[in-house]
Amino acid sequence: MSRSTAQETETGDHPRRTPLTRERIIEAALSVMDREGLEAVTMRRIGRELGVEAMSLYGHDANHVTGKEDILDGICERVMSEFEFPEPGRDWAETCRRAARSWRQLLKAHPDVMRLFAEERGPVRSVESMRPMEYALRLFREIGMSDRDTAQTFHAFGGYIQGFVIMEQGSIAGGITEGHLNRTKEIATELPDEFSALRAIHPHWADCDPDEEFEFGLDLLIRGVLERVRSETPRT
Amino acid sequence: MSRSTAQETETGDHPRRTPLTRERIIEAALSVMDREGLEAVTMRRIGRELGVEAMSLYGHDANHVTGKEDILDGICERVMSEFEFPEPGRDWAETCRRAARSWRQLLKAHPDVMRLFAEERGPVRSVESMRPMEYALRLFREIGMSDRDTAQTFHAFGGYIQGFVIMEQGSIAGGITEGHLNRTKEIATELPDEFSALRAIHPHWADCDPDEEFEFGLDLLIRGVLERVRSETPRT
DNA sequence: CGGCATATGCTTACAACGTACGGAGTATAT
DNA sequence: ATATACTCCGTACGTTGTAAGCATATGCCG
Repeated sequence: MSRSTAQETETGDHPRRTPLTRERIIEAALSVMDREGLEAVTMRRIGRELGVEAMSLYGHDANHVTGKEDILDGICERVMSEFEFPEPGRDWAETCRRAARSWRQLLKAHPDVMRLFAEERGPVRSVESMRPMEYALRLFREIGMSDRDTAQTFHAFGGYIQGFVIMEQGSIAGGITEGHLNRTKEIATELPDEFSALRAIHPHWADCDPDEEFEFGLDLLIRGVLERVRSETPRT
Repeated sequence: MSRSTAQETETGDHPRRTPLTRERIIEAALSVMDREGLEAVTMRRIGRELGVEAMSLYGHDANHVTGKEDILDGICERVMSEFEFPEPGRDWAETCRRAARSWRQLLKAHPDVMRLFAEERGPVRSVESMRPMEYALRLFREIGMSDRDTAQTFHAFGGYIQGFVIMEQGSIAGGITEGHLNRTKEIATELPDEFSALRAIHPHWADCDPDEEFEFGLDLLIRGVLERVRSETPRT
């Protein structure tokens, strides 16, 4: 007797559950990562999330994953697909800023994805993941940059944004995490005199808005780009 | 009968070995990481490196480590201590570039340290590790920036450099690793028409010198900084 | 010299991890 | 009815970090 095809775990013999899907697996994994951190993402934990044993996740068809690596790759791709494309406005700099914010927002929404990116699995793995890249490249070309400069500028912006987010949430070299801030504060107050600059600047890290900091660096880059474009196309 | 106090493993009963040191442990761990990658850094592997069992590394005194976390923190600190401070020259921009290159060099010399940084353990953990920070802050103040702008500029540069290195060696969003380049090349050639920009720009990633790319972004930032300083101190 | 106290390293053991392998249950095709 | 395929689970192995306890070597006291 088949009970109602419920998708919840039933105690019956072999209750029909909604079958596994690669998408569902990766969704569950991402959910676990966002809520409990990257180290909580284990095969057993993902299985539990889906009401299934760890080994049920394996399989070489399109409805399963080939292993944990595959899941982590899938998470990266899945996250990339969330990128929101700002529609181009008339102010180039503002569009550029919006795109940068969008990318940062993405990285912040799934804090641990940067750690995955820092390993091996770049977004350059599926065609779909390249769409944001294409968008950004077009943006830079739009103001008359050469292909070569476009390529370089793309890396400059990409580097900045990703690096900033790492510092922001990670703690790198003057990061602005709470824990580190406190630790830094402790240290800062009882710092040898040779660290006068650090001591003077420290308060500005304490109460500064990360968004504001992000905009600042972004502004530096945009200023640099515009100045460069201007200087390379002398208007006779 | 005590044999010669050799530091190599002897087959005798309890050959006197050079005793363990926190420094030696971390040195060994770093060495393993540089040669075989972060995932090879296990307690057993480190022990083997020192001719010792894994558990011999543990201990709460200053000659041992409290666990793996401690080792990883130690690696970060150890790497930070390698930073080379360029002596200030008369050209500010050049000094700035040299410092940036120095920092990038450091990250490139120990490729996996970025992944450690991306976790929790920032360099802000020991006083010694803050010296490069102090150096950079002074550099920015030197050209007349306010404390607030100095703080923000520091994060902008730090973010850029670290982000760039991640992209450079990691593969992020158009990274320039060989593996990814090939994969990208495959994809790039048979890319839908909607990716025209990507297809046009791709060759420039293929044969571009990473050093050159780094300098490009660095130049953008420095241009931005100088322009900003200029615009904020109008010379009446 | 003997007798500790301390430091140092080894042995064993355990829980948690990724996953290879084999098998059970159900659905679909013939 | 029989065969085939698909989905999922149970068990087991090797590897990880590390807690606990033991063995040995060294330094200090008399």
